[in-house]
Amino acid sequence: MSKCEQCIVREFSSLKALNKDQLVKLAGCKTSHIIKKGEIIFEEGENVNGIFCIKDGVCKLSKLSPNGKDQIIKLVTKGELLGQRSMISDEPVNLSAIALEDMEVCFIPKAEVMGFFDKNNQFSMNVMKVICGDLKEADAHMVDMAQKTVKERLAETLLYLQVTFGINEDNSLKVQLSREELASMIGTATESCIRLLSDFKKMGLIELTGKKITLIDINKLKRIAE
Amino acid sequence: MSKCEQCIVREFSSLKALNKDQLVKLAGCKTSHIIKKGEIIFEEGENVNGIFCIKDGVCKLSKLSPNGKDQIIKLVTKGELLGQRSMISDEPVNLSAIALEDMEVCFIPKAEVMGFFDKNNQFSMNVMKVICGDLKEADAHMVDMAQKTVKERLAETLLYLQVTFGINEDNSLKVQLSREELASMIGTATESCIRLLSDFKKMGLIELTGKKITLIDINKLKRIAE
DNA sequence: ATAAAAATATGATATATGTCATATTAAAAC
DNA sequence: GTTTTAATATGACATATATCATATTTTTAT
Repeated sequence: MSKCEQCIVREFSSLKALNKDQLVKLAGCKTSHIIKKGEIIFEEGENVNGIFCIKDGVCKLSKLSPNGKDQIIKLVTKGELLGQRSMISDEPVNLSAIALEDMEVCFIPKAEVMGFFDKNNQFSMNVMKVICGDLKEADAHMVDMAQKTVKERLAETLLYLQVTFGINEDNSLKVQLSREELASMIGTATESCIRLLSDFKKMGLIELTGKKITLIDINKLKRIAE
Repeated sequence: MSKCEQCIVREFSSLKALNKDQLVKLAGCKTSHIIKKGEIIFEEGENVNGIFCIKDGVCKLSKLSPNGKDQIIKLVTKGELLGQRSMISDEPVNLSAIALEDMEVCFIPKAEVMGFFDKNNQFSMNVMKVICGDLKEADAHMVDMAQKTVKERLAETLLYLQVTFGINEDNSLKVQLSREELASMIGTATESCIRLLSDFKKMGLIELTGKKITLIDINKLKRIAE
């Protein structure tokens, strides 16, 4: 059982507000988990009864549309907490979380977290700010979905992936998404996504090497994304 | 200066957690305002420095897209609070609020509300739950935008308007939206919206009398909306 | 290593939706 | 009441995107 006190990613989450005593207590009740790429952390409709603190790796949060297609709402990575919304609302989770790469996560039971809400105002405030940030992001994302073309959204998403998750030594995007997943992020058909990627390649904006995507002409991509 | 203690709509908002003393203090620092249909309560990018409590009327929350079109994110009505997100994030508001009908609102300065956060955990929790609800709604809305057709979204929106804001004695929708506003809610061109309304009318799903819209075949509308 | 399966790519085509033009109706101004 | 303006409606057309079919490449299983 590793100590939360020494956990670096804690500093990047709302948990940074906890004091020493609270961290020791936290370490005593949390459970650590290794999650393999492709594995499900939780699924839409499930009762999670706690939150996950992501120590390493990236996962996708997705929601099933009535038409049977999955829509990726958000990617979440180390330092972020998972399942806060449903815990606070006291409802089943509204999204599924699936690992995009091998992950390390800790699970903190609901009772523990709710205790922090009562005793630590700064922690409450931190959580609130994160959720408010998510809400602002969701609003902006919604406008994009409603008003932008698929091409604009693809350019925007590629830039987002680079800025948020960085690049490998060969300059390719660090997060590896299948074409289907990328399509599901921008809200389009897989074929349309593939076709536009090919177009971008022909225009010299990106390079495609197998699954790897490398952004070449960032400025032009920005102009397309608006 | 009316007393918050006796205000009925308070009971429907997060403010219901306040005790007598807090309500008296609140009444002393809030300001009441009459806002005429079409008037702006606040605009995207503005610093609001407080929250609005809606006593009566409905307003739209909208966001300007880079392409110059307005997207309506949400309609808000009596009993709800406005501007919580930006106050908590300590940022300018990310949405504009414009009255759809004559409104009565009270403005509560930031300092006052932040004090409640500190001293009243139930109030904090209420606010958090509201924002979590908004976030869940926003996620669902986003999936709709990405995956549903305009026709499905129109049917869904008409049903939403009826369920949420009710009908007049003649069964027509109570909230009066222009075709442009309706289009801006479902994220489409005004002409497309008008065309689909005409289609719905021809199919006997709705009735159009001037600006008034009356839902006729609810079940079929539900089936279209999925 | 070879076969089977899955992912990626591309073509052909259908369809939904946006855009521009113009008519009609309703609302506002005078 | 008449004129002016704005909102609603409809037509014609362009275009983005989805869908279905099929080829090619990559990954997985045997």
